[in-house]
Amino acid sequence: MLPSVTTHIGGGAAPDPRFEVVQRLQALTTATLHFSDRAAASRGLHRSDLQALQALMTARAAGAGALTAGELAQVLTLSPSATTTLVDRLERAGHVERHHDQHDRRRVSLTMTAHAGVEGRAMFGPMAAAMVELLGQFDDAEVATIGRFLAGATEVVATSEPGPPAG
Amino acid sequence: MLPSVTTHIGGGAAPDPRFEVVQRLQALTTATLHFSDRAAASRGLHRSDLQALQALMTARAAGAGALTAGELAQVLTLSPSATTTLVDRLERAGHVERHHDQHDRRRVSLTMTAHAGVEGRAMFGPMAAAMVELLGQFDDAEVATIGRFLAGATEVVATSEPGPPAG
DNA sequence: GCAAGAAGTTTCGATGATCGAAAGATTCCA
DNA sequence: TGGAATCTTTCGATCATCGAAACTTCTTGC
Repeated sequence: MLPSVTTHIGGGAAPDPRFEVVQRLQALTTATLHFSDRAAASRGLHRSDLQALQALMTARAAGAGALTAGELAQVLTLSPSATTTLVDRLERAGHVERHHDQHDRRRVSLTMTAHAGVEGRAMFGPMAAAMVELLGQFDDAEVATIGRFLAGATEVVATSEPGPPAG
Repeated sequence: MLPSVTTHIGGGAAPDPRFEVVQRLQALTTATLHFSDRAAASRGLHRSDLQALQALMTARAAGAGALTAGELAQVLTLSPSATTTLVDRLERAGHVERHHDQHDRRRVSLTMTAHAGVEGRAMFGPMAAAMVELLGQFDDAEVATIGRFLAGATEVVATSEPGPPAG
């Protein structure tokens, strides 16, 4: 969902290579969105469910431990009630378990099941492997450059705000 | 929604730089998703609406002319009926216009309004500019490398299929 | 030409994800 | 100990999406 094209509609000249990169980024984003839709559909899940599982995986991988329902709601920018329903779905599907937090029993901490981990690897592993293989075509310095760019791009996207309505 | 983390949960050793790139890609995707949600929300639109407008912009920029309702449905992997509703929304908001195709009057071709173009630039222009600025920190060879990687990554994502259900 | 089928879009009824408000449960503080 | 604050869930409503059927227009075969 990157913009790119929006910025020079109708202006068809001078192919600025830096601008082309922005366009490629948009294409990648679109392709990724479609992939995740396919992955979700192959399991009868929704996009939000996949996002939730990813958030839980990321939190675990980061050593942050389990997320609470409220934290998950914040990450997904979803209302508390919608989050409850989402967790219900995932729990029913055997992907997550609810545990009442020991220290604060109002909180419900969410943990992925082993089953979810297996499914996650099955869904995304092949593509991740293909991506690593692609990166094998780049030498170490190039990989470093790519990594530096991706880090910067993430920063840009995370901190950019859409302009005000032109209305 | 890129996988990355899924592939080596629990294995905390050897930081393969190529694997780290896959993780960064995931982070970028997540950030992008959030950005587009913010952009949509700032206009009272849905994610699908933004996807639709992007598809129309891309088609126009590619010189492919206007999309038909059916083509849009295909691009968005949306049912025909859902697409009708979506186009209704966009038309009501003044973002698109329906025109009956001259050569095949069953077809409804969709064109963006000037208003939609202005809004699109307002939403995404600032971020695209920041992205081009970021790329200014890279020399021409590095930009070429980044472009080559993004093209390859898009190919990988577009052609990868999620593995079969594990369970 | 004309009728039968195909293609593109819309309408209709139903499902379900999401929301806001209020309730329930638990903790914190005075 | 009582009241406010925090976290989650329940409840009722809204709306995006879907599948099936209807409608319009084009194409094909006779």
